[in-house]
Amino acid sequence: MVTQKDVAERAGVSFITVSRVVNGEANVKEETKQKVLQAIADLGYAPGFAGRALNSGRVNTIAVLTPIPFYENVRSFYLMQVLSGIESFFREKNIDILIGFVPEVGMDASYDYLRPYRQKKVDGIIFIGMRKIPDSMIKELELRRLPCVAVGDRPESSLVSWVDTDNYGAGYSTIQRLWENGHRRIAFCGLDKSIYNANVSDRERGFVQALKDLGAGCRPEDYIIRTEYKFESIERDVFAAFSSYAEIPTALFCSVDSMIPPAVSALAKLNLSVPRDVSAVGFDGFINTTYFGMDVTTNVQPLKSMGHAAAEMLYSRMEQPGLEKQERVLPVSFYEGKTVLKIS
Amino acid sequence: MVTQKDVAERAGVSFITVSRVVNGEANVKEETKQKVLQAIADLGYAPGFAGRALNSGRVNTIAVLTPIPFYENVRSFYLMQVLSGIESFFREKNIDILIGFVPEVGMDASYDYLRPYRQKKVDGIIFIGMRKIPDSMIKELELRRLPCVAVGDRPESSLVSWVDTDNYGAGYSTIQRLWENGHRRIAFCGLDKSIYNANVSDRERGFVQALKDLGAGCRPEDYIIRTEYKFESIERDVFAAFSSYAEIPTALFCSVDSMIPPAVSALAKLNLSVPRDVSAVGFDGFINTTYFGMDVTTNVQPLKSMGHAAAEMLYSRMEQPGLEKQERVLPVSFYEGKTVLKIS
DNA sequence: CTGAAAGCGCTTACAG
DNA sequence: CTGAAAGCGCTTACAG
Repeated sequence: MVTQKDVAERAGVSFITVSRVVNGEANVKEETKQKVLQAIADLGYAPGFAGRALNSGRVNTIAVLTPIPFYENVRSFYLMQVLSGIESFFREKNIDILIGFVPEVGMDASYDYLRPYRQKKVDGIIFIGMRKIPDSMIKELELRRLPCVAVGDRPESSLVSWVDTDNYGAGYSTIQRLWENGHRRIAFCGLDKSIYNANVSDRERGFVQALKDLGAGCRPEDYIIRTEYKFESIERDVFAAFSSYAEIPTALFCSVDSMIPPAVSALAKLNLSVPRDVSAVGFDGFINTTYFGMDVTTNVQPLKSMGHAAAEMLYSRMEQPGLEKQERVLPVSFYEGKTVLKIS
Repeated sequence: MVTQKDVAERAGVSFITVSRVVNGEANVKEETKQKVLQAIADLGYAPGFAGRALNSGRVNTIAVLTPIPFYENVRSFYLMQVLSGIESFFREKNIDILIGFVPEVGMDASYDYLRPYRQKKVDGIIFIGMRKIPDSMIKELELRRLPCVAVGDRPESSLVSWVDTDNYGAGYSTIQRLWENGHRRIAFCGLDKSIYNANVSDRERGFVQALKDLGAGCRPEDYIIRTEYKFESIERDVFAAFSSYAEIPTALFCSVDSMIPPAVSALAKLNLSVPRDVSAVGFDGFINTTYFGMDVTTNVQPLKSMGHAAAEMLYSRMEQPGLEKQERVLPVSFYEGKTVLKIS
């Protein structure tokens, strides 16, 4: 490895002068500077980061941690979108990104997923899609005083900043829109209670509250379909629900876009077509739904912005260690596709 | 930050003994060891990696570099699948992964994407989906003697190992299978020549050669549809091609799975249904094609295995710097979906 | 404007 | 079995 010492020798100065040139300090004679720069170019010198890190206590690397298995189609989309916002922010700052998998509460943690953070390999952490941060982790983070930010959830720890979207509000306004389009019986495709997903349950709360506020004649709770993240399960549960209703709902609000294809398939088995017989609205907007064979009306999460915001928040805490926890809610936007019909 | 010195003080030994315990060296009295371990636990000490890196010259981090924009749906799937294979290998070795974006030849490189590698922030590099590695980069890599492996392409540099799949072979055998199922007129949906994609062009070569070897009556080249990666373009180009054929092909081989929905849509406009009128085969197998609304017959790339193999190859070169370039071709597997019919 | 010294946290010989 | 010394590549005061 080429070091400052090698450069110094070649340029005929001391290594400390080399350090000055490398760091762009002002107090170096122009002539000396040129000699050093020439030597750097000749030798292809680049400052090793370890020496610098040892002095500054900073490594200019952050970690992006997630419990999302990288091979999982839909969730890794989410991950990558957020990551792209993070990357665009940190690229400018010359800060690198370490990506790592962390188990969630309840997952088997057979390896030491905290090692990189203990070792001071990163200056901060962004969690993506972490539904619950394990206590042991929180304790470690506090001990090391590592700044961290969570994306897509709202951890209670006084140490973890977060960015999230307004899932409740978007759930609520989706129902308002359907209502304005004449829909009165609306079903909601949510998740089993055993699956903890704060986002989906917030969307569900919005659904329930909006229908109550609008004075729907029915109990919204009776129109909640509880299922799990699997094509076959969703298809089966939507089929079962729509088979059981005395009156078929005119609209179906899917809490996650990827529920739409299995739901459509289930409805087709009942000779119900989307949107002719049943309007459909989704949520998330990060799958290219043209692959679904239809232009789906949905709520779009501002994932890239969330990533960018998280990066910004993390960075500010890296720069000012005293800064307290920040919270930020970003609005969801509505995409008008072709799966909702106005009825009378 | 808690250091070995702090631990030493508390345990009443020298910091060098602490180092011994931390590194699991044998020559430490059991009693001393226990005292040190206790002090480590009390203080929550963990060895900082920078000091170690400075000594060993290794940072236990590798970089995964890709020109694939993180927000791009289909290609980031590919990326994540390969990444998951890489991660599973390196996790066991306690090696972390830095993820970074690199411009390809022809892309605008307005920032210094090589910085982390110059700085000796990583011990090796895996390129994913890099169609052409810029010369300037190759030069840097040679200079730093950074081991590297490319996934999904076959760079000529004598320095870059690679793992790839047998695209030509899979293209060839796909045609053989269709032929066995009675198909004689087969179209291929490929890419414009201006889009350099070695994988797709290998698949195309397999298509052409197989038809020639099988003694097809027509010129296979006349049945190649050239398009680009965009729903609307694919739809338009497939429509145009199928409108122009004197006799409609009985099968369509799409060089990439994501071409299937737009192709199906184009055929539908000609009143042709898949698979009733036209059989369809895809390539890649990493999109969950149930979202396409059909169970697509396709060639499945072993992405996770490719990632794992790349990691293995990189690691071996990290351990033995003298090791020369390795090359590895993994087989593609065939998935029997429901989009190919046997005809007579 | 330039250099000698000390130190960041660790490991690797070398003594004892 | 344990410690004092030197050094990894760099930066940060301090002298001159």
